[in-house]
Amino acid sequence: MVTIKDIAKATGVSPSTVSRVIADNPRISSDTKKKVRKAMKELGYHPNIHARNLVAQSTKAIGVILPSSADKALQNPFFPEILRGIGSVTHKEQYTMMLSSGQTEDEIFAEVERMVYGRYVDGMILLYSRMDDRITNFLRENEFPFVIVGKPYEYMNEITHVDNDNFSAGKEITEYLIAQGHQRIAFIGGARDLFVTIDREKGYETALQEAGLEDVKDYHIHTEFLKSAGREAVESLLALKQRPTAIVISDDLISLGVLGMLEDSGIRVPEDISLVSFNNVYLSEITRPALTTIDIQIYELGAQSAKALIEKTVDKSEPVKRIIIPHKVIYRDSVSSYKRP
Amino acid sequence: MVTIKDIAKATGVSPSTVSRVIADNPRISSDTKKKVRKAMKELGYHPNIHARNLVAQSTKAIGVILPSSADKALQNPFFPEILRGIGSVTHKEQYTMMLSSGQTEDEIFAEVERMVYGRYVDGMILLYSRMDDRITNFLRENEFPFVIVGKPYEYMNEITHVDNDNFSAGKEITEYLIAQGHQRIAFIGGARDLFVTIDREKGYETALQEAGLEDVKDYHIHTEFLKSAGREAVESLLALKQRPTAIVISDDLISLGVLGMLEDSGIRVPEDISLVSFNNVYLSEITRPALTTIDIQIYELGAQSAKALIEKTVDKSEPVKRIIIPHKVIYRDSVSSYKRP
DNA sequence: CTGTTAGCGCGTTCAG
DNA sequence: CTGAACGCGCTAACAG
Repeated sequence: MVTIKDIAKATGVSPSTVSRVIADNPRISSDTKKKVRKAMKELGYHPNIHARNLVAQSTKAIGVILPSSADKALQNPFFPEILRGIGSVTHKEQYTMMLSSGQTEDEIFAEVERMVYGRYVDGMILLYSRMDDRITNFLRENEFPFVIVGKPYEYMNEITHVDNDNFSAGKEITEYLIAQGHQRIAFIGGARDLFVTIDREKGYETALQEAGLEDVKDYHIHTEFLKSAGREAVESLLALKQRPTAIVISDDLISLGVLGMLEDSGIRVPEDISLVSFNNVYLSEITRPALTTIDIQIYELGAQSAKALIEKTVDKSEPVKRIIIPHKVIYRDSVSSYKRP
Repeated sequence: MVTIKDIAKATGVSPSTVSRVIADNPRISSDTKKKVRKAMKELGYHPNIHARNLVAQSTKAIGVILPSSADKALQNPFFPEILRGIGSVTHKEQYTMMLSSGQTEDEIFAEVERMVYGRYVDGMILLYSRMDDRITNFLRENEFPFVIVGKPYEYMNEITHVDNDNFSAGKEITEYLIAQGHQRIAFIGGARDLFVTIDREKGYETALQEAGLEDVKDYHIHTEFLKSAGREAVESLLALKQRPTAIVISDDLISLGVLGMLEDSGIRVPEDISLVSFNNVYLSEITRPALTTIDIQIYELGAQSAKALIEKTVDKSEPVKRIIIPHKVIYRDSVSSYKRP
C-alpha cells in the first residue's frame, strides 16, 4: 500500500505538502503540485478512506434502508429503480451507498444502530414509511440526518421527505374513471399501514364523494400482493350483486395479479371491467392489456431524496424540506368508457 | 462521541484494557470486564469503525457490482432477490454491503477502482458475467478477492464463481417440450454476450440435436427485453410458414413480453403455442397462464456467493471454487402437449 | 492480569 | 509557500 509518506519521500517534500496537493490547496506552488501529482500517478497512490474518515469525522456514505424483507414487496421492480435514482446522485457526488441487509424489523433496527453509532454513514434514506416506526424514532432522537421516501407518520414538519401527492393522484385517476362513465368503482390496495395505500385510497374516496357516488364498503379490498388470500377477496368482489365496472389498484404489481384472476374468471379487461393503477414500472406496459397507470417517477424519487440528504449532511443548517415529485397519468389500454348494458 | 478513552477514565482502567474487553480477551478478569461493560452501556459506547478498520487493514464490507444500468435489465426482480440472498449472509456475518452506483461501464469501472484502492471493501461480488470484461481483468490483475455470479468469460479455474448449470437447464426444459410432442421449438434470448443466454441456448440446441430435430436458424431470436425491436422479431417468428409450436425463453421477464405479443396476435397459450422460461421470479406465477419455468434459486445464488467471498477474504488461502446451484422445473400452465392438427 | 507506548494514514494547526 | 507536530479512535507489542 502506497501512502502519503511514500510519495513525500519520493518527491522530497513533507507529507503535509502532499496532503495539501491532494486537497488542491491554493497556497502550494504549481511547480510542486505538478511534481507531487506526477509521483502519485507513478507510484499509484490512492487515499485510504478510513484514515481520511477518521480525521474528517465524516464518511461520504449514505445508508439505504429497505423495508423488512418479510414483505414480499421487495420483489417489486420499484426498488431497483429507486436505487438507480439514488445511485445517480451518490455517484455524481462521489458518495458511497450502503444497503441494509436485515430481514426482520429487529435485525434492521440493530443494523441502523450500528450504522449510526459506528459512524458508518453520514445519513440515511428510508425506503418506506410506516405507522409508528421504531427506526424513525431512533433517528430522530439521535438527531441523525435522514430522509424518508414517502410520508412520515408524524412530525411531518420536522422530517425531510420526498413523496408524491398520492392523494391527488388517487383522486385524479378515479375522476378519470368517473369521467368515462363509471359509477361503481372498487379499490384494491396493499398493506393498510403503508401511507401510500392510505393516501391513494383517500383520494379515491374523495373523488367518489365529490361526484356524488356512493362509497360502498364492500368495494374496498386490502391484500398483500395477492396470493391465495387476495384471490378470495377479489372473487368476493366479483360475486357481489352489484359488481364494480372499474377498479383502482394501488400498485402495478398487484394489478398484474388482478389481471390474472380476472382472466381466470373469464372477465375481460377493459371490456367487462376497467383497471387503473400506480407506479408505471416497466411491467405495466408489457401486460395485456397494457395498464393505464400513474407514473410517479420512481427514479426521481430516489434522486431527489439522495440530493436532499446529502445537502443536509454537508450543511446541518439546511432546513427541513418536503419535496413533492409530480405524477402523470399514462393512458394505455386497460380502461374503456362505461356503457350502460 | 464517546470513545474508548472516556470509558477508560470512567472506570479507572487504561484504554487498552477497554479494548481488550471489547475483543473479549480471555486474560482480563471477569471483574473488570463487568465493570467496563457496565460503563460502556451507561455511557453509550459504540466503536468507531474507521479507527478500527484503519488499524485492522480490513473493513468488514463487500462491494456488490450491478450491471451497467444502461441495461434495462436492472428492472428485473432478479436483483432485489439476489440482494436479499447476499444480505442474508452479510448480515449474519456482521458484514456491510456497498452497492455500485455507476450507470455506464466507465463509471462503474472508476468506482471499482476507488473501492479497491481506497480499501473501501474487502472483496466484491459481480452480478453479471460478460465477455471480455474490464472489471474482471482489473480485479484479477490486482489480486483482489471477488466472485462472479454466473460464468467468467475466461480463467474459469482461477475465478470463484456461483452459477447454475444453465446448459443442463436449457436442455432439460427443451427435452420436456419434446416429450410433450413438440417438434418445432423456438428460442428467444436476451443479450448475446451474456453467458446465461449462451448456455441456455446451447442446452436447447443440444436437446434438439439429440432428439434428431432440425435446428432452424429462423427459430433463434435475441432481443433486449422486448420493446419495439423484440416485437418485430417475434412477429417474424409467427409469420414463418412453419410456425413453432413451443418457445423456450431465457428469462421470465421476456416471457411476460412475449405473452403480451402473443395475445395481441390472437394466439393462445398454451393451446396454440407453449412457453417455458427461466428464473421463477414472483411474476411467473401471476401471469396468465402461469409460466412453466426453471427455478434457479436466485436467493441461494446470492447467499452462496457472499459466503464464498467472505470465506476468501478472511482466509486468502481458500481455494478457488465453482459452486453450482441446482435448478428445478416448476410445472405450471404454459405448456400443453402437441397434438397434430 | 493490566498499563504504556507506538503506529495505522491522513488532515490541520502553528511556526517559519 | 512549506515543514514539524499533533491527534482522530483504536489495536497490538512490550513491559511489568
